[in-house]
Amino acid sequence: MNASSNQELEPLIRKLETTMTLTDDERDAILRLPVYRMSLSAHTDIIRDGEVSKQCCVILTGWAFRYKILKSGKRQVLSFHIPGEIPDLHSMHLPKMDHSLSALRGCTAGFIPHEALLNLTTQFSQVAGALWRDTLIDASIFREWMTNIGQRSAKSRLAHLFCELYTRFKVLGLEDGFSIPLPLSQAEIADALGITIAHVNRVLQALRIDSLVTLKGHQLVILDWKGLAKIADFDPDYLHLSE
Amino acid sequence: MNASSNQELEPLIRKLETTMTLTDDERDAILRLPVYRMSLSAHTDIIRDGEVSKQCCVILTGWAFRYKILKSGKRQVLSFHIPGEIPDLHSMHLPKMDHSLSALRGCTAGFIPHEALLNLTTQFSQVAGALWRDTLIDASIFREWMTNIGQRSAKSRLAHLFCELYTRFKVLGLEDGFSIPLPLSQAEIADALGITIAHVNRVLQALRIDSLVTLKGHQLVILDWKGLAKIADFDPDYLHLSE
DNA sequence: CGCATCGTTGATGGGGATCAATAGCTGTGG
DNA sequence: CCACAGCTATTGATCCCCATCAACGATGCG
Repeated sequence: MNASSNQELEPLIRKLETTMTLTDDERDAILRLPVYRMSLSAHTDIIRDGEVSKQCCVILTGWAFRYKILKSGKRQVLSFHIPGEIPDLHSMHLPKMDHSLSALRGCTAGFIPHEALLNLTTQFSQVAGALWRDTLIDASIFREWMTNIGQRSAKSRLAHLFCELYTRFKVLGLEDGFSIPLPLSQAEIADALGITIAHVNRVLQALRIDSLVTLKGHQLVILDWKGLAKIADFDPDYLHLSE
Repeated sequence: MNASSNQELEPLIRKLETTMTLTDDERDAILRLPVYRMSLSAHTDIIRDGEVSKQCCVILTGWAFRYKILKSGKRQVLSFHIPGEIPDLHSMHLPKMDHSLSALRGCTAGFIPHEALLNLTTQFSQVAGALWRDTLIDASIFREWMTNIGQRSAKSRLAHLFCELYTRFKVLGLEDGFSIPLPLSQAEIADALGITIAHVNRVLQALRIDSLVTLKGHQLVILDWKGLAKIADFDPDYLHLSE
């Protein structure tokens, strides 16, 4: 909309450039996208299951997460999203939501109309390809989570989640040694892993007792990366970080 | 490659046209895609985890499925694919496989080089959008499976799988009343649902005793659709069949 | 028709659910 | 600045769904 709103999309540019080289035209076109910036307080739904979306949302600060609520009242957390990501990029081509997107604690986000994004992708097929690729990595992470929930023990699942989040932070240069912020309640972790809150608590203690991690004040510290990755059965290939 | 190979892609055309209208140019370009047809015997891997793909695969007859093998030896089945689908469409933009694709029993498939598909999508952004959309529906199904495995009981999970497969057949007009072919072993079902073979067997009997389904000779018959959908907590919205 | 795969059944055990109660933490308003 | 409310973390006791292991019957294929 204005000079300052252009700055908003720097994280997006940086993300795209980790896997492709943008031409000047492409970069300009992205920076000219209309962006509406918004502050969201904790647990605000950005868009709900069943609604029709007309825009996409870039996380600028804080975390967001996606989830489904079943008729039974149970909740499955589908993903966590950190700054620079577009959790609802899929809504460009599937505008009717099949799940909800919500802010974890406080969060700021930029909103870009679908129309502008669709024009961009029609004009620049390289950019279209890069965005498409992003949604494919999203799907790859879903496959890994499905595998995590379906085949691994609770302890292994939790270790795997920690490994993934640390790796994603590290790629963006947002890690601090072997430590990252982890603004998740045990309830949110439980619903992401398909186990109960009580069990998350016990399994977390098991990881602490093994001197693999510490977690206090929403800060995760990995004490033994190799050990953690081993019991997690973690292989970062599914994140498709380089190619 | 020749006149007959053009016919191969009719299922793909039909699939695309369920959600968009193709122009003559677009349709011609698709039918001119080079296709190499191949017969695959049961349990043949089409491409394996870690390999780099140079082509996509359209299922023409029979079923295919995708899976991951963990270091522990456990297997998670990620998806089942029926004629007309392109299980590895994602490999266009993520050529390094993070899982394997294999034939379930006998199967025929058409292979299209990535290069030809990439040219097609660069030239025709409407077609690119439709293919992109297909991969997004794929991801939506992963989300639902994750929810299925993470939150539902074994009985509910199995019922949900039956509901999904029936619905996908019905859309393609391949169902026969309330019956579809189901060429899956109980081992494959077990690995898709994250339960053991023995338990699949028992849960299947429970569904039979409730007069919800029968399954013999690889033919599934749904006796009570409403009842099945109810215990499955099934809502077809995630399949994005119309919009 | 012999052998391998697949389906079925039973006995037993365990990982994690469930239920319940306590303690710590955070924000908020009087 | 404290007191209260409400959420979050922690812990214990008990239970059950499903895993595990083992055996046997059915089926289909070479």
